[in-house]
Amino acid sequence: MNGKLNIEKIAKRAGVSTATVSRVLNNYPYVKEETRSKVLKIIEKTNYRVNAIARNLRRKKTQSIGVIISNVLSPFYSKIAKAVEDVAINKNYSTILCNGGDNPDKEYQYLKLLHENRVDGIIISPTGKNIDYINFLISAGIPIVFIDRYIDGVDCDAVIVNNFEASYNAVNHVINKGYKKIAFISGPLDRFTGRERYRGYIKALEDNSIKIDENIIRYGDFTLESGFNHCKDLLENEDIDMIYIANSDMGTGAFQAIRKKGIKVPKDLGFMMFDEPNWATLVEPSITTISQPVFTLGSTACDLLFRRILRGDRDQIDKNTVKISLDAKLIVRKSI
Amino acid sequence: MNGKLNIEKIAKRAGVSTATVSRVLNNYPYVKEETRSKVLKIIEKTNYRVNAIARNLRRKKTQSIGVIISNVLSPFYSKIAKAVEDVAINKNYSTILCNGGDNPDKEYQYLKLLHENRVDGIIISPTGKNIDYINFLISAGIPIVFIDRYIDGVDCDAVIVNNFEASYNAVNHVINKGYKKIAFISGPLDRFTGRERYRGYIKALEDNSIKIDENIIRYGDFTLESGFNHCKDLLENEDIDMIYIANSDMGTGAFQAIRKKGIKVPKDLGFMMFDEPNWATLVEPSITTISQPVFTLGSTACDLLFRRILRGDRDQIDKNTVKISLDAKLIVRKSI
DNA sequence: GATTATAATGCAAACGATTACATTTCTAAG
DNA sequence: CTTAGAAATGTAATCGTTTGCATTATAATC
Repeated sequence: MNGKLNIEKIAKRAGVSTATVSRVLNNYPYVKEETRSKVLKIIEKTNYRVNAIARNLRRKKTQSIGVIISNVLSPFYSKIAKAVEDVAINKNYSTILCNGGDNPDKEYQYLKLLHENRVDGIIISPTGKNIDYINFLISAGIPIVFIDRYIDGVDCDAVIVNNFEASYNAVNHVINKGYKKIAFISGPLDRFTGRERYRGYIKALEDNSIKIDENIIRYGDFTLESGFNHCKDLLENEDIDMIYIANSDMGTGAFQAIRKKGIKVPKDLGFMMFDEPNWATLVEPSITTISQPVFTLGSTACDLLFRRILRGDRDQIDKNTVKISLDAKLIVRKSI
Repeated sequence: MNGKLNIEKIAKRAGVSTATVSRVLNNYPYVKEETRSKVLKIIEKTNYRVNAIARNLRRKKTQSIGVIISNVLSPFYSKIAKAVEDVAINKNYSTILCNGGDNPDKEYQYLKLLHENRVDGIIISPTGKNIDYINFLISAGIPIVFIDRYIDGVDCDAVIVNNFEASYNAVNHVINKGYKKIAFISGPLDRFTGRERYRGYIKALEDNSIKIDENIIRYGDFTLESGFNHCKDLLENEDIDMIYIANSDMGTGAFQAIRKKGIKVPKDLGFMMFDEPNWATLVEPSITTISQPVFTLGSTACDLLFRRILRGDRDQIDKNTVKISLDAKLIVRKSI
């Protein structure tokens, strides 16, 4: 122990200057092989590790990125987190993962934290608030990539899923299958994904001249509980032949409600949800889902981010922000 | 942007010294209210944020902890990650989450990364290798807490689950229910949890004078695929009336295999698994599980870590490492 | 042996905060 | 009006690296 190790102590022990140790550490040329191995031996022996804090300060780069998602507990976001981390670690970047919980205040705190820690870039699934701060960060030169959601009026790269089209196509499909009274447990309309999936549902009904019945549309908040409650209520009070749920957490709750009531799927009720939970093929009947390319979502966002972080020609990239839309696709199983 | 902001520029604009700005930033007393608000106004206007890198270097504290788990994609570990992050953020610490994938090399890389980044503490679900490096970190004064697993011969705090007892009790329970030919899909025996759960299974059989049949014990690797394959094989080649699976990922695979074969649970086969997946109550029949207090596991580990990080009396704590064992409990549902 | 190019090393100034210590300003008592 | 103590502010060293520039050692050329 006897005082923490630093480059100076290593240098002293090796009888060289700190500059030389630094050069060894960073694999510079112009270090005699003999010197290099002498230094390395001491590093090895003492378990010395460069102080990244000092290095980052000097280099003005932290070799780290921040990821702000809603919640790692949701399989959707944990997959994103994993995909991002995989790409990042491959480029020798570390990841600070933040669970913003779709709470604007928490989101602000995390943005601030990441800003203070001078991360080299940020991937965020934005709540839609904190626009000014996000714009400030962008103008301050911190690359930001939106994932899964998008804010109008903020000019940065984004990777999203074609929520509207996928939702539209799926509802269209069940209508063609013959379902008429299609209930919808929607996400909140002030959330990007909620809104888009809702629009797809509405448009599909309209295009098929089915009257929109507000009684069988419910507005949940994407949580399991709200799925359970809305579904229970629908089953008890409305006459429906199909239920479509806007995400898998609510879908899980809804399926619990259906189980509890002992309702037979698909005989008495068709069942479909946006998003693919791991139990979709475990239950009887297996569940028809709209499956999103989640890993691709995460890795693409990370690629876009690194395009900026490691940019060659700053100006050219800066001007052209990229919006990528990935296709979710309907996987028809036995629940309809 | 015309040059990045720093404390000096803020000081200049406010007509004070950097020391005063720093005092404002850190809420020191002995700053005139007038000065304080003048400085704050400029900070507000410019969106200046303290450079945590520089601060950390000077303070020799990073206000961050590292968490090395197997994989956030597994619900078990993502819950741990969330629990830890919640506690940490509450204490104003940020978290670097690392997916070690139970790979000793990756684990080493992450330990090195965290060491280099001078995190104030580490929570790790260890592979069992890298013992020397872990011991070095401990001796260098970096607090480390083991979670979920434990390495003999490494003296640090640990929070685990009573895998052996819980496994023993559960198997005992199904024996009392009348099951005789109880197959077991075990985890790898070189992993702490795998070993302990295996021991519980064996001991329960022995104590009930049931002959141990190696043919119906399979050694998986805790992944979904291995659960599927072993279960399929057992169903095709062995005569069993009950199957017990050592974790939920393998359990998921095993249940898929059972579904595929069209075997009726619990009529033809009893089914029980360690760990509680979210689909346990969604399928028919609902699944009997051994449920672990996962969040408590995470938050307890984090508490232990902070006890050391924010320690009052270093020596006293240092000497007494704490091992906490939490109780998993059997939740009997309809699959047995 | 002198000259020159190149390899190898060292010196010292950053990076942007914090903080011990010094100094100035204010307040109130004598 | 002094003076002492407290309040408010400033000066400069420090944290541990990296790196531009200067210097020295070595090798190659004439």
